[in-house]
Amino acid sequence: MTAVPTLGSLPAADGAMQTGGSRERIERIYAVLRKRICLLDYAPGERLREETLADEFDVSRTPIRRVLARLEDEGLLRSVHGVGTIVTDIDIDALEQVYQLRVELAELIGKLSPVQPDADKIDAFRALLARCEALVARPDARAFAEINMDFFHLLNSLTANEPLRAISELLYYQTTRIWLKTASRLESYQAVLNTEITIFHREMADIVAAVEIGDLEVVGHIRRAHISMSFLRLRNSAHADATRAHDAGHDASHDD
Amino acid sequence: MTAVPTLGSLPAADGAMQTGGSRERIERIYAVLRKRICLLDYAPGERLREETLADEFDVSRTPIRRVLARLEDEGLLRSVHGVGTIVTDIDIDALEQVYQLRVELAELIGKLSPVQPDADKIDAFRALLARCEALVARPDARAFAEINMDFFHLLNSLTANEPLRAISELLYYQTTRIWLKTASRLESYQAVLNTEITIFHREMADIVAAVEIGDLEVVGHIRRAHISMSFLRLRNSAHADATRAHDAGHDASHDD
DNA sequence: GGGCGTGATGTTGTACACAACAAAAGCATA
DNA sequence: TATGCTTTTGTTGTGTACAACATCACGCCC
Repeated sequence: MTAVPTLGSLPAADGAMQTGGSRERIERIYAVLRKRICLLDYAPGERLREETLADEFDVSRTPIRRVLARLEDEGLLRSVHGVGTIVTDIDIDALEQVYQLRVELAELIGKLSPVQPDADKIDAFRALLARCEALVARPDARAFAEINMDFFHLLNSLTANEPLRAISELLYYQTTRIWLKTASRLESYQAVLNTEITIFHREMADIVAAVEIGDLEVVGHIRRAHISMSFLRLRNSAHADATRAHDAGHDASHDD
Repeated sequence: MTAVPTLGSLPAADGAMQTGGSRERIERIYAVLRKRICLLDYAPGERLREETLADEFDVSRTPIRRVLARLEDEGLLRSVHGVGTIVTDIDIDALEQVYQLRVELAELIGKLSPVQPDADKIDAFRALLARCEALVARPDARAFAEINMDFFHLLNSLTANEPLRAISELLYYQTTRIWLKTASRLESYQAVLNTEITIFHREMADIVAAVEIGDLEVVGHIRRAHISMSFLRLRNSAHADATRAHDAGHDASHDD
């Protein structure tokens, strides 16, 4: 999996335009790679080659390495001398601590410097809700992940506390891959996807309602429950699936 | 201020030993520079030259740039093309949001995966308390800052939640310089230092007592109050000093 | 004397060649 | 065939020359 079909919903700047100074360029490459990792365009364990990336973005290895270093500091990559730059693997149990922290921070977004959403922002919430409704009609894992990501950013913009936003984002990107990865390995993949989208849609509707009223503290509470339960559902599914596979292994032992 | 007299309490590895692989080396340089920034060996606004640092650590600019990039991502530096790498300036008001967040995280340390301190750890707390008592007898701003730093790390080790530790550390290093910087400009520098050390010692004794009992939730509460009030005292001092200087300016206007 | 352009100087950003390192392939031997 | 050594290949880490950029000093013109 080296060729990546779509660059996601990148903010234009395609073709040869590539506007701006070196900092913007690096920021752009960073955002692209981060999104690819979190959407599993780059699978956990996959090896990225600096020179390949350099060719794709039409720069030398140097700025690419600048980006990879940051992604490594943030825990999404790991460079090994003589081997390659590897997308970090993740497992649901190791991420429990991150989820515990995310749960607490979600509540803080409603408490620390909350900003009352204006009309435009409320419209953005409604638009996202509409996208989610379309998703319920035609479930798709990748689209689900993207809506989830956009929703996160929108919610994150409800606090004016910059450090809180930055850290929430950091932790979000550390955890969000786990859903796509775990779900895709599940036996009951389609069923889990459907129920998860349905639940997500309902919770999203609740949150949008709270946003419309302007009670950001309630938003925080709902979201806290949302994140916490989402994690628990996923872990239960994963463990149930694992034991089921293990039991089945007694009859016909050809796992792996 | 380019020559730095002491490297702080670095873990030896001096002379020509410089053990280990490239990752350890980078980590070491990172820790040294971060400490220098936070102890104001590098003052806010000061310009660092990559080549100078490269010479000092006996490497080329490349690994130095790797370290500077991380410090820039963490908000302690800012590299400007054609100008230099500048230590970020800070002001007490801009850091209020970070303090608000630190206050919340301090409480979380007692709640999320708390680890009961063993005998060694309790001894470490007592040793630090002893150092603090010596400090009360002979006040010194830099020694105060160093004890404060060691105390932070010790407290941070009371949770097993790795992400929480990492983020707390990040925010701590973003804020800790402000005390030394602000206090050093105060008219009543010595008096403020003395009272601050006295207060710090008392709070430290309270926390150590709570640690000895093993009630980490109480530790969190005390520390929450500690951080919050420390910030308020500092801000009040700074503002009072500013208005006093401003008023004095009416009589003899020769500030700056 | 003041304003402005122009070159000199200094610094970070980039590109590239090479060193260091790891892993796989080839190969001889028991 | 299995095993251990050597060679080969591939990748990241480092060093260094140069480009891009900002700033300052100098001198020219008004």
